[in-house]
Amino acid sequence: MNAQPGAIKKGRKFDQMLEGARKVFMADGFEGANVDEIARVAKVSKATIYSYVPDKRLLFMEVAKLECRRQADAAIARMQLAGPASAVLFEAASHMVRFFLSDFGRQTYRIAVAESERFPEIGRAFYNSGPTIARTALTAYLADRISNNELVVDDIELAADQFIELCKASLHTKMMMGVKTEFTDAEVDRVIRGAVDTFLARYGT
Amino acid sequence: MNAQPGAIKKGRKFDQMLEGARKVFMADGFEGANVDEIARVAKVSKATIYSYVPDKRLLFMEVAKLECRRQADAAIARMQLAGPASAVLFEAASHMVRFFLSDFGRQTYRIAVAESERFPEIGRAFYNSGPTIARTALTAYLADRISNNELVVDDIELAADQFIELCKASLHTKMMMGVKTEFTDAEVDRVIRGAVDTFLARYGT
DNA sequence: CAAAAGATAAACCGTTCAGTTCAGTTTCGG
DNA sequence: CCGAAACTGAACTGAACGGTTTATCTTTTG
Repeated sequence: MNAQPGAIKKGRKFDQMLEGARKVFMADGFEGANVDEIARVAKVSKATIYSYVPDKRLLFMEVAKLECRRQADAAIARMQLAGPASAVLFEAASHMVRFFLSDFGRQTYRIAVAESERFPEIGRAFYNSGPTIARTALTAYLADRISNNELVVDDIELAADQFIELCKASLHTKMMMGVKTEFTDAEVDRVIRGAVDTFLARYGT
Repeated sequence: MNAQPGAIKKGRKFDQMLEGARKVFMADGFEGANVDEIARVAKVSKATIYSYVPDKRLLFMEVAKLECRRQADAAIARMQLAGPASAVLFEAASHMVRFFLSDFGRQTYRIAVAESERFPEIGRAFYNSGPTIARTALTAYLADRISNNELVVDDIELAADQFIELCKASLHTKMMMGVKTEFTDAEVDRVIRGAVDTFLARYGT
């Protein structure tokens, strides 16, 4: 069936192991995670893990790949970009902000940043199934609105990146550095509106 | 002299130790750093380190505090914000972008994000002597320009945060996730100009 | 049912590493 | 120049952890 050179052999409890590994890696990061704990959480023996996967690093890669796919799928499913700019941008900003304020978004970002020096592939994979997806979708939408003369944009890629970045203002860094971990709806709303307003002030007609 | 409950005893080679520890922690992060290596790099014996500091965690905190002070001092020294908005913002954006693209800025951010869950104090300390300093200086400048009627800003704190965030567009995330580690002057310039233009489109008169 | 394949628990190995100990050397104020 | 305090280096301890092995049990399937 699957005679990869990567040497990942599947088995009855493969998914069960991955799910346990996902939980533990997400909670503790790569170094912090302990294989015995993964085995415990996954309710799978350590020997089984090592019969599926040659080492901890590859297990981590496997989890990360799966996670990236999930993330990308979810992102695509939820992006329904059509209609007037202000409403659509507001909607898009809401999604993005809620995502990176979520436990999952936070942990994903933390791991990507922390481990990308040790595992460059990980960083790239996360980037390509997170920011890239958002940017691509946004770029496509902007191109559409430009041809409708609703927007005027010289550098469309930069504009998309700016919008994404505007959505982080005041929130993202504070959260990632543990200065503040909870935000009220009002605080979030302020940032979302601010992002849309600033973006449209520059690129709206 | 110094009978802190934190139990940091100074001595002849205290600074020498801190300098070595700084190098190693910056290069390898908290977990990755090895006390024997710190001793080697600092040219100080491990026993001396443990006579100054009760454990690795406190040593890390000490280094981080020092680093934050340095960073803050440097930031304040270099912020000479006066004059017309477009020029000053361009200058400020240049400084910020070069900072977080620098080796030092990159490592600092990585450590702050990676360790702030384990050591909340670290994250806050970094935040208060990095982003906060920039935001405060920027806020003061904006307030000045608002009273000159050169800018119109409803939410001045948000505006400052937006400007900072705009400076990261297209660069920061790519860099932190290892997608791209070097940028040409042209690429950097594009982002800086974009940040200033977008900011002024929204808040300029 | 019987054999093969898969899974398990637990002990085990080798290494890494924070932190300790101590006998000996260097430094420096008085 | 003496003696106390600071520093050294090297060996040691104990715990954590990645990975292996083995003997045994369970599930699948022909």
